[in-house]
Amino acid sequence: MKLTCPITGPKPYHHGDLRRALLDAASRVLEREGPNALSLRAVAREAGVSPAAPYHHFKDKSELMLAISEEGFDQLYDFMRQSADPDGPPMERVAAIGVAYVEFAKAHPSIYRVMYDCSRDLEALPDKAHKAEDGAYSLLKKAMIDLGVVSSDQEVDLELACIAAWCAAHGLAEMVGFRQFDSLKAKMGGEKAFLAGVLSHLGTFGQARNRG
Amino acid sequence: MKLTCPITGPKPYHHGDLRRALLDAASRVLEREGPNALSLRAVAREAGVSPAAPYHHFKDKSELMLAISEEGFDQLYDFMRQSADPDGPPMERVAAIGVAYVEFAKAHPSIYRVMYDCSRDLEALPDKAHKAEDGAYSLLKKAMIDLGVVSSDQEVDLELACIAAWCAAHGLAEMVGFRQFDSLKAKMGGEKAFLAGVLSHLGTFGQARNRG
DNA sequence: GGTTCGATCTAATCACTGTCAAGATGAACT
DNA sequence: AGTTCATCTTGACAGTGATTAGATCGAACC
Repeated sequence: MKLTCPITGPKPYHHGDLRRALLDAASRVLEREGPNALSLRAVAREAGVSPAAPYHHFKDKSELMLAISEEGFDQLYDFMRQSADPDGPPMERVAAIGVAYVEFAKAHPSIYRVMYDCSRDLEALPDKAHKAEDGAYSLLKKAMIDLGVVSSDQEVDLELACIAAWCAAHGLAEMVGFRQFDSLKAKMGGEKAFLAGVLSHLGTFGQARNRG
Repeated sequence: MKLTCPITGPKPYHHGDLRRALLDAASRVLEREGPNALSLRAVAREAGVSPAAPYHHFKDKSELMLAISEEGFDQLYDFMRQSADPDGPPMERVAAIGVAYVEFAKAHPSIYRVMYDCSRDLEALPDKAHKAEDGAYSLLKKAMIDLGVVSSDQEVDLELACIAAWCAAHGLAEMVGFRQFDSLKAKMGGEKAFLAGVLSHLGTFGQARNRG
């Protein structure tokens, strides 16, 4: 019979906790050299182990990426929660959540990219990553209910509103984080004004679709 | 002195037009095996040439991807133009453009992914890909002006509205194209209803931000 | 027509990657 | 003590992006 930790799995033997060390190493490689340089071997090198060592903790390269993605969503969730005062007006809360999302993507572009690359691979993440995402998603959902725009008993409508907000935030993250729009930002006097400006026009598309 | 075609560069010698053939081969590989399988060697194999042959037409792998991306944006532009009746009401036109965008992404997920992977690499595409994108972007811009929500003389405001629409469409493309939401779609009776539903809530986020 | 010249393609090679099988290590259990 | 077994290393394989030197073919020139 073996003593195993219910969280991290079997107790580490040689290395202190290689799984943890590998994830940290991956994070470092990502921040330093970008997502294109993220190879299993580079991660192993960074952690100071042999190229094959990671295979005892991750079945695949994609499983490593998935783990990074999960951690990323956890971090995102934390950041959102910190940013949104649960006692403040729901309007501000929804806004704060959205801004936090965009700022996270801008602050950690490489991790954000891994997160979305993973979530696009349909065959992977049956429910695993969705579970990690649920934290952030449920936070938004709650704020949306409190906002009162959609009645909480209309489950479908609520879901749609959350998806809309999420996809707006994702689109914004791509645009604000990875594109420059430097001249436009300068004209508007800063990125915050730019962001607010884009947000104010977000409804136009939807209105056109529904009236048209 | 040499006769060179101003469009395709120097006239092809051995192969009929290897550059063209390579792009077609790349497109085939993408559709068949997905973006992860897109290697220079695979493309060369598909085109029936040696692994080094592509390097006479593309400096890099990334330059090949960039060319694919450019073609993708051209295709997207064409599809948008076909979808939006220029004589119809501008409301419908904006909606049609947005829907066309989302449907293109869903119909050609691999190409769409390459398009956005390229446009995220900041160091690449100084103006080249933006030029190709301009076609699609200017189409939206024109429709937005005709929509009359923003006055055409307020250049900054117009730009913001276009960016907002573009980023909403991108977010939608990711959500509708790559995520499933199958149960939700079923509840709403089809994907079109789902899409319309999400769109109708798109403004909520922006309103919250501005009022909050 | 034959020659030359340069664009085009091939062959060979290098460093790197993901992945695997087989062996070495050493902590934990009897 | 000795055994067990997860952990890690070694060594290897195929496939990748990239570069080089050399073969080859086409078009222009005489």
